[in-house]
Amino acid sequence: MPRRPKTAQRRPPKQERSQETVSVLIAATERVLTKEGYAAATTNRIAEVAGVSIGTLYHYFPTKEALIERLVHKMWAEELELVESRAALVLEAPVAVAVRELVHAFVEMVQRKETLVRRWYMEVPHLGQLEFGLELTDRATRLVRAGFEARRSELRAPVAANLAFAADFVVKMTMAAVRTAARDYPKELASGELESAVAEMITRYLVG
Amino acid sequence: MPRRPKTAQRRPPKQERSQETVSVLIAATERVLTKEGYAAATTNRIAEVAGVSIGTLYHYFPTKEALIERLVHKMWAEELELVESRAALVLEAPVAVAVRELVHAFVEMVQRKETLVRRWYMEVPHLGQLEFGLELTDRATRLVRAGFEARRSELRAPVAANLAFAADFVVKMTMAAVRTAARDYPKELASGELESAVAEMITRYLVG
Amino acid sequence: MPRRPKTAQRRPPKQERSQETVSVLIAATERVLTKEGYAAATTNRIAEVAGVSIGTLYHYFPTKEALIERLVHKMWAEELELVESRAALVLEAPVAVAVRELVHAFVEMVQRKETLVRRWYMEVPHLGQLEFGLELTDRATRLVRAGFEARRSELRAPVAANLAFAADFVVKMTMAAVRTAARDYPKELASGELESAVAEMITRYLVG
Amino acid sequence: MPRRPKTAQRRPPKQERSQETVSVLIAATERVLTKEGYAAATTNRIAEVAGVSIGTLYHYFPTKEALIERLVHKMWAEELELVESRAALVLEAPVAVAVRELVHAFVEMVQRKETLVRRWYMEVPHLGQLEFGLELTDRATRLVRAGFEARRSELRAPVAANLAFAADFVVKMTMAAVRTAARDYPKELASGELESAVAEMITRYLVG
DNA sequence: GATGAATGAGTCTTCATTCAT
DNA sequence: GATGAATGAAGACTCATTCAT
Repeated sequence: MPRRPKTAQRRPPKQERSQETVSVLIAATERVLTKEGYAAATTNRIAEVAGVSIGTLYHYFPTKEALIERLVHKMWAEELELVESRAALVLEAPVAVAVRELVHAFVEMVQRKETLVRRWYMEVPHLGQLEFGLELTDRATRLVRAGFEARRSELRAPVAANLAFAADFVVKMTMAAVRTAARDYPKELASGELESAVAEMITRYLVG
Repeated sequence: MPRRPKTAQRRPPKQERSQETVSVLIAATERVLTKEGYAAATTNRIAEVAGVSIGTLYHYFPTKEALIERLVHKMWAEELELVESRAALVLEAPVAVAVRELVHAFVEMVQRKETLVRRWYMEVPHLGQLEFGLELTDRATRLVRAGFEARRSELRAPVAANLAFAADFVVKMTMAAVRTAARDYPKELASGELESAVAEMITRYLVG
Repeated sequence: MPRRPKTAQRRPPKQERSQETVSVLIAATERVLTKEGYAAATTNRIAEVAGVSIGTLYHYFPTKEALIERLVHKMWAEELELVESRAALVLEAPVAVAVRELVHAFVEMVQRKETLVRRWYMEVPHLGQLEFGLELTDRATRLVRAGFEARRSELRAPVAANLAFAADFVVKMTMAAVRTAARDYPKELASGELESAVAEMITRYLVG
Repeated sequence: MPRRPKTAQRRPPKQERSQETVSVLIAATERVLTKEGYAAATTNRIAEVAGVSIGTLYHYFPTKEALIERLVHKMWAEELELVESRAALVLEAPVAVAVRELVHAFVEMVQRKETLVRRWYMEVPHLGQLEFGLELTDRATRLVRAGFEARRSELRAPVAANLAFAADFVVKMTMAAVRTAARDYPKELASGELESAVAEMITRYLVG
């Protein structure tokens, strides 16, 4: 029973059918995780939901871990895309507006994936999360920092004195706040109460 | 895997030896979780580390879930105790000081349990967390709110207008911030950088 | 899925029930191997034949490999015991008689285990065989050599010149001959034809 | 795993390309078996090493078993060829010389295929070996017997009395000896020590 | 009260084989 | 003739839980 590297995909899905199968499998994983929870997310169940055989699943993913990791990556990538899609605004608008926008972006995402995200933060061993997660934070941070530089004059002196840290901190706190809210207080998140408060908190931290 | 009722303890440990066995088991659970990770935390391993038989473990806990829930509760209780031990200060000091103190209290706790907490947020399905967690937040919130009432004049108008929400929000954000930091950026947490920034952020949100 | 050392037994079977279970499992393994062949010797089938659950099997053997290895060892040990039970004769009788006796001993054993031995040499990956096998060969060799020393005068000059090699060679050839016969020509083995021929061949090699 | 007829080839490879593909597949099988061991010798791996698709493999061999059987046959055929290439010598030389020659031939072969042969006798279920093996033994036996007849006068009386058995026995013992040596004592085999001893043993058994 | 041997449903994973393209 | 994606039966092994002693 020779073990294979845990992460690499078993074969590069060049052909269309392969590509589609991979997508179907990842979608099935997300679906099972969302609707049935982590405990139910066995490889056999995932294959069943995907409508392929268990052998096919292992044709594309060497390990259950690899499959879940792929889903995690996909989700991070989506968060990232979301952040970057607001780039223009973040770079050009006043800080208060930009912050509100960013917070809103995260809330939107979290709500779109409501159930999964909640389950996620409650149940899933966070495989390989850190590496890619840091990359996301990093890119978001760079974007925010660029925004800060463009609006340096608006920022409080101590913040302006260390833009790198400020950008990092703001991104981190926003994400933590939104995720916490998603887990513990879905109601307030939906009502917008929390969104406003978070934006206010971040903004007041940044500007005089 | 026939499930039993989730919460009730199998027998109330009135006698001292029983009490001790329960403690030993919870300590063993914490130890295994900390040193070996969630995957290694099987009931058999926990019993082994506790130095009792697996039968004894099931004598006191109807379910693995119940055992872990008890540990979670113990940890929450410790957090709670910590918060309440600062009650006097929170009630009497100026807001800025009280906030700094609270943030510091959480950081201290998180660092004391560093490894476990980190593993926790990375690996453990958060069993039974919500119920008791809310109780903790609740008590902390009540305390904070009492402090706010005593210092209402220091607070910004919109905050003073809804003390209940403000107290809730502040506690939540502080916890989220500190936990996030514990997971993703242990370095900055240790250096105090983050602690200051969080306190500053919360304070500026509250006071003019 | 943390792997355990492949060889060590999972727990030392101190108590009688345990001991018995271990024996039953090894007997079942031998039985399945003999009657159904290697391909049928799955851990589940072995447990079934042993009349215990698969969990129990793994309670005592960390691995399928370990279980089979134990059987191999037991068989080697039996061969060894057989050889040593003839020690007196080998040490005191004339070479021709001693050789005949030894050959007969091996034939007897092979025939007692007929089916298993045949399957064995046809189907079973020879796990961990070498080490212990060498030990057996070694002990048998020492015995034979002692016999040679006692009867040095009977031996041909070139043989007497290198008793160590001669003893080794004789044991090896005898075993190879008998096993080959068990595999390829069970009839001749049963009739004694082969036994005589092998004894004759070995004897003529040794004595003038 | 629906079984097909064990032996028949799916299509007689008349055309050259087909022939070549068959050869490539058998060579790949040998190569994988030699370099990676039996456990790694999956049909997919063999096809990969052969540079053809798994579908093509099954185009030429109905079964994995059939593929391996073919390799076994090829090897037996090579052993046979080797023996027959010495035919002249065996038929004309004195018994002692012929025996030495034969033993040498086997040793040579075993050494040429060193790794594979060792793996073989340690790992491979001996598929379909008997039938063809007997054919080889048979042909070798006939050759040896012819030699014996030509040199009957040299042989010991009891041997001369049953040439059929003697020829059979000699071939069998030689093969067993050489193979055993290949598995357990490669060093002595290489040094020629064993070769001499085996030849001596066989010769002394045959001649006065 | 305590023990630990026993249970067995269920997990991940492999690999010979098929068949639509 | 060739391809390789897909199949799925079957295997090794885990672990929460029970119960006879």
